[in-house]
Amino acid sequence: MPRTVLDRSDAVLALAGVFRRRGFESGSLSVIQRETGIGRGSLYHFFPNGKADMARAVLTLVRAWFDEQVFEPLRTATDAGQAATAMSQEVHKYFDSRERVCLFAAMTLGEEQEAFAAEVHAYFADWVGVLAETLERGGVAKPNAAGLAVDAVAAIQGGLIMTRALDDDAVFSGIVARVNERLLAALR
Amino acid sequence: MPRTVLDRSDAVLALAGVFRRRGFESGSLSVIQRETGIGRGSLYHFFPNGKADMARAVLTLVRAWFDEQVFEPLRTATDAGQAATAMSQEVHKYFDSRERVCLFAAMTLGEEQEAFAAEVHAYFADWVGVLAETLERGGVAKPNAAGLAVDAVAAIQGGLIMTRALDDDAVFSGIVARVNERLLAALR
DNA sequence: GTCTATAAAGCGATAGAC
DNA sequence: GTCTATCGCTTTATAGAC
Repeated sequence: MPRTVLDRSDAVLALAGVFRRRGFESGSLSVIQRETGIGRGSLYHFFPNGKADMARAVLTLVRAWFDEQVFEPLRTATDAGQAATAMSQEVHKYFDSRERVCLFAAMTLGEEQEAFAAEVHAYFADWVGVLAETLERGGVAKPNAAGLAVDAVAAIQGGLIMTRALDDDAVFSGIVARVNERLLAALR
Repeated sequence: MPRTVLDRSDAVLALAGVFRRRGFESGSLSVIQRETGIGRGSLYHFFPNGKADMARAVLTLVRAWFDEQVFEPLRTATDAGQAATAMSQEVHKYFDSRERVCLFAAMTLGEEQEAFAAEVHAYFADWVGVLAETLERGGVAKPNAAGLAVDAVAAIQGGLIMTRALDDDAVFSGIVARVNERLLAALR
């Protein structure tokens, strides 16, 4: 019997996959155990408070990735147009390789809503915030920048829904490309 | 003991509310019974195949509403600009009074995904399709119209996510208003 | 058409051996 | 750190009286 020993971060990574594929509620411990090969014992060793801890850990991982790869580059960018294009590319790559599911968006539905409202709010508010500031530094007027930023993030999130619904990866690619075009046009 | 007798359509309406508030999976029979006052017996009388039947009935109701209030007006419109504005208004009113949740979008996540893939695909494909045709009749070039239509529906869906996440109704209103502006600008 | 009781299965969580 | 067995509860679904 192969007894694989792993650490918490391996578990978090595996959990993210399960939650993306099955949803948070349907991702039962039996399913998690089956699909990740991690037993109940290990799971409760890493996450003493059970599923709530698991969800929180996964959201923290996603949040950290966006902080590093998306938010921070936007914050420190000198060229707003280049920064916008980089964001589009990173976001496209990210969701393309992760079942086209945003776990923060998934948390705006159903039971979990209240439990993670603060984290979900912060994720989207920060994303819109740093993007709007980048656009302002690029010369876009403040109220305009705010609307443009909300629209861009909303388009990406809606794009994920549409690409899953229509079962067509090109839908998401097209939407992200046009989001980038609109951002560049506003900066011109 | 008040024994209220109702028909299936009353039940469907009540179920739609529960599923929007709690999500499809968390909307357990106990919750449904408590929040709608409809007992197990009645529920299985109306929906012999249980929750799957309930979900299908609710999606059918939503679909019928959109056919009547959104798709058909677009199909028969003579003025594309007026039609686009009417769509924006109807959609805004609809989701504003229904917990800002699109049940078809919710079905692109988790377990139910495969079970309702066909209905979900049809809903979004038809919406995008009729909107694109309306734009073409209004003088927008074909490939342009297609992109514009996908972007509009995606923006609305993303707008619902953002307005729930940021817990701010104005976010959705703003996004719908700007969607309408972009459609009108393309028709100009 | 509605009710209650109940069956059968699955859930999250815990305990204790290793 | 991992495993298995098990507890207590809730779930969907059914049966049968009214």
